Amino acid sequence: MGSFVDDYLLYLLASASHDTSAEFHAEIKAAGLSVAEWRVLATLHDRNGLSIGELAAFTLSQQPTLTKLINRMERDGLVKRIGDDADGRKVRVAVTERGRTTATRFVAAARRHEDGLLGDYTEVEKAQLKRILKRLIRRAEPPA
Amino acid sequence: MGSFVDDYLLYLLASASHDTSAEFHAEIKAAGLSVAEWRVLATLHDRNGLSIGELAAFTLSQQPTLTKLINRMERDGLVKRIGDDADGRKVRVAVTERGRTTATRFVAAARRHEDGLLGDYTEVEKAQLKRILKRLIRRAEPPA
DNA sequence: CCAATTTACATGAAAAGTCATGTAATCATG
DNA sequence: CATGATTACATGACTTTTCATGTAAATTGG
Repeated sequence: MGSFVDDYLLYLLASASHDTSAEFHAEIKAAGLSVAEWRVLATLHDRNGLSIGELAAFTLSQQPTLTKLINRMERDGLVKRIGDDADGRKVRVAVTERGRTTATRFVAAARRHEDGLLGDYTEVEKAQLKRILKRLIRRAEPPA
Repeated sequence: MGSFVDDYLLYLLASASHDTSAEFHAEIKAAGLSVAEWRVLATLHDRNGLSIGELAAFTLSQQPTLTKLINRMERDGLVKRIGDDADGRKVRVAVTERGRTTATRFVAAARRHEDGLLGDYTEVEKAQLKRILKRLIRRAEPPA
């Protein structure tokens, strides 16, 4: 019983991501936001005005998925499209006033959730955890 | 720029999972299997005969999603449904011969991929990585 | 035991995601 | 500086997922 999957790195990562996110994702959905929308808002919170393609990469989704998500978010007044002056093909996405408010609110909630989740961890352990994840990401990320 | 998301645990976990899985998932899809199907086969490799509900939990998906996935996999001859003698509501899922062959083949491929991914890691580091992930999972998992 | 509740899975309509491809703008080269 | 290639996003047909709910089999309590 249970020899492969239980110690398979990709499964441990997927499980860890899934399980640790569950609570917070429920909180987001209860507020009428989808996880994908939250990811866009969180990304734009740090980097407002990213292009569709850049946003797709940051939110771990594909370009057509993101185009359609942005359509919905634009319709709902969370973001707006802005043409790029330098490159006519690019479409930059910026939060609206409402989008910024929502983003700020949930970034704060996310920080609180993370604090709760890592309540048992020492500062050293938290740093170690994140360092280890960043190493994995660097190792696996497409060669930019 | 980049203050929140870049150090946000849930994003690091999602990114790590996404990025480390990308290569192997491409391999799976190239062989005509979906990621969801692979997860089912990998789980049944360890625990053949799980119920629909148990499989949904292991594969991090929802019950209706899994019911429909199993429909397709049954149609494609990878798994079969078996009624539970003790509990008439339960449906157990078992691999077919073809399913087992496929599972075995990709479990081997997954092990190779993991070895490649962690090629730079010492045994101690690998153990540490997995220990840390399991701790997170234990911490976050629904209280069983 | 039997009604009320709960549990396990299925199902149908709607939403979201995916794949292939289209269009338009930019880039590279001769 | 024109043309062929490439890049960025949009779009449409199709597949998969989701949410709410249905059905049937256990379980629970009176």
